Amino acid sequence: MDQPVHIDRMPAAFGRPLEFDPDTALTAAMHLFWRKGYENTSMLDLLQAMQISKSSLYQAFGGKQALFERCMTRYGDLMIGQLHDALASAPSGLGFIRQFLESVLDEARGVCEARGCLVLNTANEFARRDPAIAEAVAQGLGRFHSVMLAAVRRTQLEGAIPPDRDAVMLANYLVSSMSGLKTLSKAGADEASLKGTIELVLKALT
Amino acid sequence: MDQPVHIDRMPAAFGRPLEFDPDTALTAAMHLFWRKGYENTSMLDLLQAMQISKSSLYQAFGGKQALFERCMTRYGDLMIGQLHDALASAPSGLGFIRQFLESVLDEARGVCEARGCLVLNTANEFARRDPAIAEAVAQGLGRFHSVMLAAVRRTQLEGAIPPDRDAVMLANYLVSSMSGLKTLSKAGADEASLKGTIELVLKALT
DNA sequence: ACCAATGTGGACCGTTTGGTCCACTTGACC
DNA sequence: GGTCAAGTGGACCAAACGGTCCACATTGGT
Repeated sequence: MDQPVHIDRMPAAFGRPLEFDPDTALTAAMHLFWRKGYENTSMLDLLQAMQISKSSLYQAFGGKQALFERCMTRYGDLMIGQLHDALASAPSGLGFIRQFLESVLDEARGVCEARGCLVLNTANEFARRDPAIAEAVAQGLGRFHSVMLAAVRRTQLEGAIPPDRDAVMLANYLVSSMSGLKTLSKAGADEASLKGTIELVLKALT
Repeated sequence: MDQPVHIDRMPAAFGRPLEFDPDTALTAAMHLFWRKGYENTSMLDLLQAMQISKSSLYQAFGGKQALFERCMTRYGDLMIGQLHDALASAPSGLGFIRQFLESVLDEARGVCEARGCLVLNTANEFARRDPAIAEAVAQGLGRFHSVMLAAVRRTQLEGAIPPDRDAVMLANYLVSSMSGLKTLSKAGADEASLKGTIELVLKALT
């Protein structure tokens, strides 16, 4: 009946202090999972990237899958934070949307490696096999959707998208389009194809 | 220097005959990889699905990865054949394109399980890690692209897409859109969202 | 100085992984 | 019927997997 949930403990008042920063370690794990996927990331990979011992990992995070779920949440937090800021400081809603879609071009240009989006990667790897993972995916996707929804609504207020268009559907469409672009980028699509596709995606908004 | 390539041998003139149909076995393996992905499919899974012994698998297909590459080709052959036929018998190019996109709804309706597309799944699982796999993905994607290109050109001749639109880009766009829909379907999107997204995708064509 | 509490390193575990090997079977040909 | 090419089943393998355990280290409290 007792379940060993691995919630974050309060900073220990007694005993030996942690030798690592859980936040840093978690971020390192997140980047690994992001690059290599869940199954293809081994314990050894994790320990090396996080620079901690196996005991510490189990003690602090509970195991591979529990750690992964934490990484999903962390990923969402980071990404949604970034997107929120970008939207707030963007000159226009449409400009933000374009910038969002065009971020995929960095991968094609080789600026960074084509690792896609952790949430979408996970959706593809697990489909709906594991309920806990499926829930994490749904939640992550929902957060992306709400940022896109805000961007669409702002763009409507600014007049670049007709006010009678269904904003929720448009947000769905943007998430779907981004997903497609990420996959094609992983498949090795060249920059020109992606650019052309982005223009077509934007065309459907107005 | 001698590489043990596992090409299909001619039907053996001497010796004990095969106890299984290589074609049937290959198809069974393809469906397994399609559902579960490469890493998540074990040898045992394959042997059970293909109903052959480990020796036979290695003898006939050379190993897991070699078998997988054969499955990718087989998948392309089957799918492109189906799509080609569907395009040929479709009342209109646009009708075919709509039907193609709407095939994703079966997954959301639970008619079949959300296994996506083997080529896109593989692009997501491997990115460009393995050169041989990357090549197989590129080839598969190219074949899909050419079917879509034919559909777009036909639709242009029929007048439902303006003749001045870049057909190659539109085909890219369709592949990308399909990819996004498949991923969202895997993530558990409901039928209405997918339907709405499909309408938006179609809107960008005209 | 000692004790309680917590963290850490590394040995160890059983299972599963993909892959190899070989004795044996099976069938066609002479 | 003997011979030879080819296929098959199952034992076997080393490596890697995720996970557990415990002796020891390191701290604060008394």
